[in-house]
Amino acid sequence: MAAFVDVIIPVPLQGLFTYALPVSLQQQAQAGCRVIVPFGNKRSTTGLIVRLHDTPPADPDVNVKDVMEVVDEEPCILPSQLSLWQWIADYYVCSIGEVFKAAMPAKLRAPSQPPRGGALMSSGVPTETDSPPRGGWEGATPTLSTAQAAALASIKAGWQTHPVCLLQGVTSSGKTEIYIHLIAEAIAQGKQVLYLLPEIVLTSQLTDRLQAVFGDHLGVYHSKFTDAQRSRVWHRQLSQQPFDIIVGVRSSVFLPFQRLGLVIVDEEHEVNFKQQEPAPRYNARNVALLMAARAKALTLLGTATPSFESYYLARTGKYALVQLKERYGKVQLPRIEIVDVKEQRHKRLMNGAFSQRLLEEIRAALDSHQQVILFQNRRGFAPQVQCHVCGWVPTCPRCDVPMTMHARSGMMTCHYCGYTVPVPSQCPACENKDLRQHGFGTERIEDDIQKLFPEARVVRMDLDTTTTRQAYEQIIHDFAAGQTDILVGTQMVTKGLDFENVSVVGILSADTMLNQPDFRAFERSFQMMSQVAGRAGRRSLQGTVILQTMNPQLSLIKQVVEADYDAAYHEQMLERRQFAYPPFTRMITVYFKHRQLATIETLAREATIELRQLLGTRVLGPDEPPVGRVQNLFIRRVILKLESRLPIAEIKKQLLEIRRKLLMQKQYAAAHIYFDVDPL
DNA sequence: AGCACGCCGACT
DNA sequence: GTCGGCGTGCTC
Repeated sequence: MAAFVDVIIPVPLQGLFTYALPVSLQQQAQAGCRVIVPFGNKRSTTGLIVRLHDTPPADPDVNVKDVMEVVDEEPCILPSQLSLWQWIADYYVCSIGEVFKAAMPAKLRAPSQPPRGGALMSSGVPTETDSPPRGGWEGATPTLSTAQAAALASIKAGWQTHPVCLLQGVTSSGKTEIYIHLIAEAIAQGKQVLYLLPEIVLTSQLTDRLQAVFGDHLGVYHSKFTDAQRSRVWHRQLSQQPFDIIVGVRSSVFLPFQRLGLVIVDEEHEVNFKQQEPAPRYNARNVALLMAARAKALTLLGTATPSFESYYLARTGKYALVQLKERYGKVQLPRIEIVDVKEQRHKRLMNGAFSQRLLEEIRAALDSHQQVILFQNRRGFAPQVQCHVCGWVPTCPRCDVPMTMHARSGMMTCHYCGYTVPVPSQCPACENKDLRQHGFGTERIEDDIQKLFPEARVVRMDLDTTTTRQAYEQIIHDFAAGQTDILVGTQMVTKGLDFENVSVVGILSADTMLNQPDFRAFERSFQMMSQVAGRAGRRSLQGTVILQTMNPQLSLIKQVVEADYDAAYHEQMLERRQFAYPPFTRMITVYFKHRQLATIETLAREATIELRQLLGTRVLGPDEPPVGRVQNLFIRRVILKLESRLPIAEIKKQLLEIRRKLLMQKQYAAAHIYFDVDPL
């Protein structure tokens, strides 16, 4: 009988915590069971048992406390999940407690009244009548076109030699139908399927379609679901009748899978798969790949515009590669027309953010009852306000950024921390009333286009108009149903949505994307422009894209126009190789944050010296990120570029050691230091 | 990350 | 005289 248990506690501290197991609980305790324990000043915290043993902690200073209660009769996670958590903590250099926090629905982590004998295995089994009929499902799988059938066959052939297949299918080529066939086959073989999608693409349009085929076999896991709903899916996955397919967002990689056989990552290039804040800063695509490898499951990565990393792995033989170049129903790819904004502005032909060509195309589309999408990658009305007399610019008091003016709410908002104040009526510096708005956000585009086409039904889709999932679905629904003529939006309008009747897409400014100070700006711009362009085109008619830019000479623009993914890829790979960027190296960004500017500067400098001792010239920086202060914390960062041949796991351990030593110093005790592995 | 303990300012 | 600001110290 084990006297001690090692427990995961949901805090950002390295390591596990050892508790004594009272004799009365020894019967019930198992690895994977939740426990209630005292921790720090808190009378009780929910932790999770990792192992049972008989060895008291080596450190004589630790005051071993007793487990108060074992919550579960049976483990509430599978051994495979526990080892995945450990892998994530090690790989992304965070604590396993942080992984625990991200992985489990909060309700499971904090049982409101610890249920008496309420084990998940028993309480989780549906009586949550709704157990799925085995063997068959409601709908038929869709009929595939010749091109789709060929792609399906190639994917299966690819899997003969490679467990991972990258499917590059142009927009509207009908990848979903292919997925449905693969899912059906996996289920028929008694396997479970994880179908991973970026949040924004997981609409009821899609789930309805899947539900029509798979009915009760399908579970949906969405971050906008309530905690109770997510807990229910978790329970169900542990039960004897788990869902055969989970369609879900990033965090669904944390669900229990008992017999995973297939993983589909749709829109695999999406940056949204990477969690930015808080830790664990994991990439769900990569975690899914690892899960699949461990479960000996097959993986399909699907997208029209593969991430350059994935494409590199496919081209170098790590993944099978299947390309689907034909759009479903033989719809033609859109014709892309460049507008030189600088030249047009010089000739005084720009009407605000709109060129004459774009306005002509919108007019023509409206006249023939077709729809228009306008893409502008900035929300709000104007990204900057400035006093025309003294040059004063309203900036966020907590972050080093100008605040964006939102006309609807009459507020200035910081897009980094959410700080909001009313739009000033006069300049606080010189009391002048001549405050001018610079630049165009989606609100302003919406207003201006409405003025130019008063009869058109204009709707805006951005973070501000889609605060609820319902609002988002409504906008999509109305546009799909033809109740909206012009859809104005941010990146949201570029994501995997297929609309039948869109003949014109306007990219109002390619330049905001191109000018990001980031080695991935080129890749992201290509992806975003190609994706939004792909929204144009309908059955019998070729769509038109008007691409407005101040840099029409860039090779990237030509590559977008010609839909030449390979050219963009090869050009960028030359640069990545030359400057030792991924996929030729692995990157880790180290962040330093502190309230005081002087402290952060010395800390970053001192840390860099330490890091150079370990890694030499692979250490870049320290530098100030584009936004050097957020929420009153000054930020510095250091970038590590590591060749893949280096012992990266060992280096990560030493990074933790360097952090530990720095934070031990009194002057840095209040600093935050964290790592972003494989940053996007 | 929480959370408590602890030592200095403007409120009843 | 006290509520409360956030520095700092600790968590099996």
